[in-house]
Amino acid sequence: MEDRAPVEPPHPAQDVTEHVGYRLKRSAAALRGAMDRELREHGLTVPQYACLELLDERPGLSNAELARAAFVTRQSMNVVLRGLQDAGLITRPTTSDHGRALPAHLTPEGRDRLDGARRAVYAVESRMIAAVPPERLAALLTDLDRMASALGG
Amino acid sequence: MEDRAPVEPPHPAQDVTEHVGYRLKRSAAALRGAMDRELREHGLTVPQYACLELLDERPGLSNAELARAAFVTRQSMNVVLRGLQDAGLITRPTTSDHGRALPAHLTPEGRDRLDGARRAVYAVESRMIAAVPPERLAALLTDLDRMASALGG
DNA sequence: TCCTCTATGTCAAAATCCTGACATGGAAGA
DNA sequence: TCTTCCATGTCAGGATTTTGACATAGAGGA
Repeated sequence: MEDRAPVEPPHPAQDVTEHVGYRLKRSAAALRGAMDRELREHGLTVPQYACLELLDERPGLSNAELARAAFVTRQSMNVVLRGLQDAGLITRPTTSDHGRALPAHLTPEGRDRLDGARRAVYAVESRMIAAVPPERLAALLTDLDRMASALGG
Repeated sequence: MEDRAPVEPPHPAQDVTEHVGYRLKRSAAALRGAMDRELREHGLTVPQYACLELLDERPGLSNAELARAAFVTRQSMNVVLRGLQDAGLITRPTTSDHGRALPAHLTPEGRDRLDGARRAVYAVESRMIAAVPPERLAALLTDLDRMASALGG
C-alpha cells in the first residue's frame, strides 16, 4: 500500500511519521491506552498488571528483577509493589535470608485479580494480533526482539 | 528460532515475555532509552525532539495537533512548547487570527538544534533498522500500523 | 583477612505526565 | 438569529516516574 520506499534512500525517510520509531511509539501508545481502559475496570494500572503477570510466571522475583523485566526503575517498581502489598495482592518478607533481595509472591487474592484482568488484556492483545497476517506474526516477534537487542534493550 | 508456537494454542501464549505486547514495550523502551541518551547531549528531551521534528515537517501546527501527533495530552505538550519557547527554539503568536489554535513555528536556532539532534537520532534508528532483514522492513511498518489502528490508535 | 566491586533496597527531591475543570471561539442546525 | 455542540488553550491538583544519593550484603581477588 504505502510502501513507496525508494531504493537506497539517502536519509532513513523524509516524513517523520514514516519512521520505524514513530510507528513503534504509535503502536505502543495505542496498546498502553487500550490496556489502561480495560484494567481500570479491574482496579489495576498497567505496571501493576505487568508485575502480577511476572510474579505469576516466576514467583519469588525481587524488586530489582521485576523492575528490569517491566522496563522501569527500581524506585518505580518499589512503589508499585507497595501498592500491591497494601491491596493484599502480593506478599514480601520484611527480611531476606540471602542477600538483600526480597522475594515477592502472589496471594490468592492477587491470583484471582490477575485472572480477571488477564482475560481483559488478552482480549486486547487478540484484537491487536488479528490485525496482522498470521504468517507474519512470528517474523514480527523476532524482528521486535532484534530491534530491542540492537539498542541494548 | 524460538517460534516453537503450537498450532491453535488455547491461550495466546504461556510465557508473558513471549506476548506481542511485551515485545512491543521492550522495543519501545529500548528505543526511548537510546534516544534519551543521545538527545541529552543536545539538550533535548524525547518529547521536545518529537515536537521539533513535527514542526519542521508541518510548520504551523497547533498545540492540540502536536499533542495528538506525539501521543501525549494537550497539557503535557503545552509545557513542552513552553520549554521550547523559553529556549528560543520555536515561536508562537500570543493571539490567533482564526479560532483559538496558536500555530507554532521553528526559529533558526530551533532548526539548527534539530539538525544536530536529528543526526544522533537517525544513527540510533539506523542501528535498529539494521537488525531486521531488509525485505521484512516494509511489512514490519505496515503491521505496526495495523496493530495501532486495530486498537484505535 | 582485607579490600574492592557489584547489586540491592530505600530515601528525598525534582521532573514529568495525567485527570478534572473552566472559559473562549467557531461551526452546524433549528 | 439563536442555540447547541465541539475543539482549543489554560489552570489547579494529584499521581507517577525519574534522578541522585546513601547504606548494606555478598562475591572475588590481593
